[in-house]
Amino acid sequence: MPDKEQPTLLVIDGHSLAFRAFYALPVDSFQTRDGQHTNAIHGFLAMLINLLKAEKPTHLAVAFDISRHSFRTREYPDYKGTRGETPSEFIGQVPLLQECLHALGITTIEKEDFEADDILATLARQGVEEGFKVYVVSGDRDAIQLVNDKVTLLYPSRQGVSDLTRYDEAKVQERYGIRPEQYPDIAALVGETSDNLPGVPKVGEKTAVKWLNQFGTLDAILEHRDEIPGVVGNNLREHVDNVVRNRKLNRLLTDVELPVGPADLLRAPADEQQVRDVFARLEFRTLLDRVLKLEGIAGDSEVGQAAAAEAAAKAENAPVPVTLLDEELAGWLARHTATAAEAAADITKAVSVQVETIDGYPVAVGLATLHETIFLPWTQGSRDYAPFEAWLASDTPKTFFDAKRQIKALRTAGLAVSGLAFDPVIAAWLLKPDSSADRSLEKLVDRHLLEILPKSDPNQLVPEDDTVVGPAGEAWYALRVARALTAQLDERTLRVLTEIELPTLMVLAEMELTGVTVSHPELTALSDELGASATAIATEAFGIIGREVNLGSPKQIQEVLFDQLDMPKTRATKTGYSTDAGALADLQASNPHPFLGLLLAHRDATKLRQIIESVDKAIAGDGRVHTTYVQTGSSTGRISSTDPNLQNIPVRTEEGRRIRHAFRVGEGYECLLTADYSQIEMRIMAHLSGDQGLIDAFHSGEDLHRFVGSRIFSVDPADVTPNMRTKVKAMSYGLAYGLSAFGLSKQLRIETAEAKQLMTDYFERFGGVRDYLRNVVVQAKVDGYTETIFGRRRPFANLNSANRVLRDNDERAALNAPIQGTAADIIKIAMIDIAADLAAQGLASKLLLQVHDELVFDVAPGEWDALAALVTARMSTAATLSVPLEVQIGRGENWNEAAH
DNA sequence: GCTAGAACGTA
DNA sequence: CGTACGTTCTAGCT
Repeated sequence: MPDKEQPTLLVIDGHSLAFRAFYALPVDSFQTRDGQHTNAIHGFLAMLINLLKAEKPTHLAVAFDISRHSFRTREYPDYKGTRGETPSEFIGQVPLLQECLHALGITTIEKEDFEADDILATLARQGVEEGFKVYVVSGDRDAIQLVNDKVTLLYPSRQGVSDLTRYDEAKVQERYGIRPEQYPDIAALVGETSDNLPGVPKVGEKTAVKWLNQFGTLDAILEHRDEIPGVVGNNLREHVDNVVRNRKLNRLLTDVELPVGPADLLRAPADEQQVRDVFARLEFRTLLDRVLKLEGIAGDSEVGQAAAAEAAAKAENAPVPVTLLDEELAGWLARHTATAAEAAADITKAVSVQVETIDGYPVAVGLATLHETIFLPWTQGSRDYAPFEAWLASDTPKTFFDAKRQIKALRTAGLAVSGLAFDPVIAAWLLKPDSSADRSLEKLVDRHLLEILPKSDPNQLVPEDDTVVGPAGEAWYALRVARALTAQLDERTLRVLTEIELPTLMVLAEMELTGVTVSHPELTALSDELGASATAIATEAFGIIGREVNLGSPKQIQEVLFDQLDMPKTRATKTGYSTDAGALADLQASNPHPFLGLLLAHRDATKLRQIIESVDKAIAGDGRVHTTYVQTGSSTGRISSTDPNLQNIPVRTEEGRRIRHAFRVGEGYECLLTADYSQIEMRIMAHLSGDQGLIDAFHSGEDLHRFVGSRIFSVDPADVTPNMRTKVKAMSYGLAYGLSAFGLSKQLRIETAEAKQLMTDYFERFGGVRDYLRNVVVQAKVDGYTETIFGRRRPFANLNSANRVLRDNDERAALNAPIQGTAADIIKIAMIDIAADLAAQGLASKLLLQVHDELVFDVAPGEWDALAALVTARMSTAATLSVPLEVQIGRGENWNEAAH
């Protein structure tokens, strides 16, 4: 209930929050039948409802900018000048949002010549004076200056709209190390790119805070600017004008004349009919019920029974979990056995399972349908879990959030899982394949349900007295996230999910549990040897330069090379000049010096040692290394490997291959088998481009680069020199990466003109490849995404960007995505087929590793012939292309020998 | 203890 | 000024 003692005023920057919502929610998923986009409105209203529930303000207003022009642009015409065109899908949503707000009885305020934040600042000041507790909601950091003991800023997190961080004085102090009113001083020094307000070069938050704490105020800093040493001091002296201007512009006005004051903003009841009208037009069925419920009006049949149920479920917390054991559990499970087809049509027909684990071992299980949640304590051995075990192992459809982790935990406890029908994490990744995105349940609940997963975090909006959900509640949220995601999946993406990703997930779980045998003594010996070698190299290098430096510090190396030895400057990096292997090789060519060779040798030795150590540390009690494959770890469809990364074990140098020697056949197995695709990406390019020359190359039986070289240089294949072959090879591989003539010349150490000529000659002979690559980009610009031959999509945001760097980057990535992604699809299909064959034929051999185009197996005694045949067959038929998929098989006692 | 940047291993 | 990754180290901050 509203606090009668102290009224609460909530003021919102409508424009900035709607804009955040616009980017947080997929624009395509929020459209009315007649094509009106509604994502910004929907996101804003969902956030508003959460806010009203959580903060229960007595007074409320939403401020808007009238235009992009204000007194600030008059004073500084370039203010916010870097901002691009406002997306057309956004513009039309603002008036509709205002209409919604008016229907809800909420006052909106705008004032010519001022920005929304000035209105907020004015209302906040007045509110405090009139005894209100004030909440300011803004996505503009400048609003931090408004915070004091009566004013709290709610600031949206990077992703999502509903997730607001609460900035009170203490939080500002904690985050920035300053008092709120000092924030504009910091911002003035640092500058604000998005407002086109450059600050002092090289001065970031840290430096600005340091100065401020040193001198007390911005004025004092400027007064004492002559005492500040170093580059930053110079920069400050040269850019005082910027600072003064920034400080002037970022001061929010607290005395704007407004038509209303805080007291006029008392929350008025919504006009139910108006709300119904506008929400109906915007097709907000579930939001309508949430709003009506908030207003104390019951939802009714007008919104339809299904939507009402959905809305009820949305508005409610998770059903209270029921603890079931033994017969009760068996009975419940017996009632929850939908068919796979039913779950495919409606994922909420599947049961959502959430295994809570500690150290990878299950401690409790939560089960959920839309209307029930079950809690199942897991205590090994003391209960009869047979019905649960049978249910898990049956084909009854289930959805797991981050299924691989859970399935592994269950397997560790002796439970097999089948019937995997969905995983929201994988689905979310397929829809938005960013390798680094946060796909925690919390994030997905925010993003796809526009709700906040209850948890006890003081920085969240939801008060601490809200229930913290356990595995049963998480299963319930996960099920509803699953439903939201299925609505967004197009048919092809859904097929990638069910036919490639989910089966692959099961295979990966098995591979991780199996692990690969690695010899600890061998690694230790190698590590010691390399350590001794590194020490000797370092000693010699120190002798040459006459002092000891940290050879692992690029900064210190720069001092040695460019100050002490006076070598010519290399390629510039953000922090100085490059000392990478390429740069050192260039220096070695122009300014031969023994230190350079020693440095490179030292880098080699220490790098190998790092890798050895990381693998060695990971050897488990069973003598095997169990990596974790991250199925959502790339944007193209590839799998990544962590902890340790077994996909970057050295192979190119002799020393490196000694590490592979330590990866050996497991105890009880006969040998290792490696199988790798030969030139799979070039073959895919031949297929996708339909270039007859390249297709012929793969049918000719001739070495690819020799064949291509003979065409380009117009000589017999037998007369292609090693030099010619090297060039052709670099060119071929570079093609799929969007290589430029400059890059090619750099790599081959030839003139740019020669590289250009090479490319011209190449495309002359293989024009289909050029046309294809060009078309991929054109098509991606039209569609906004690329697609593999199996339908895996990768969206691109910047293909039409005015920013050339961003655009070129996306163009190269778009060029590569279908090729790398199709290769990833193919090997995944092969893995699935191989695993199925192994099971069907009752073979005991095990798939251990996947390294993008290579698979490694432990071969059980007597199974070599069967396995080699099966693997070759499955890999070469995983896709039908216009060129054959060639597979090379190797056998050995260790990974290195098996590679031949 | 955290983060950014540089460097470098793989396909 | 070549795609996709993960790890480790330093340096500079706390």
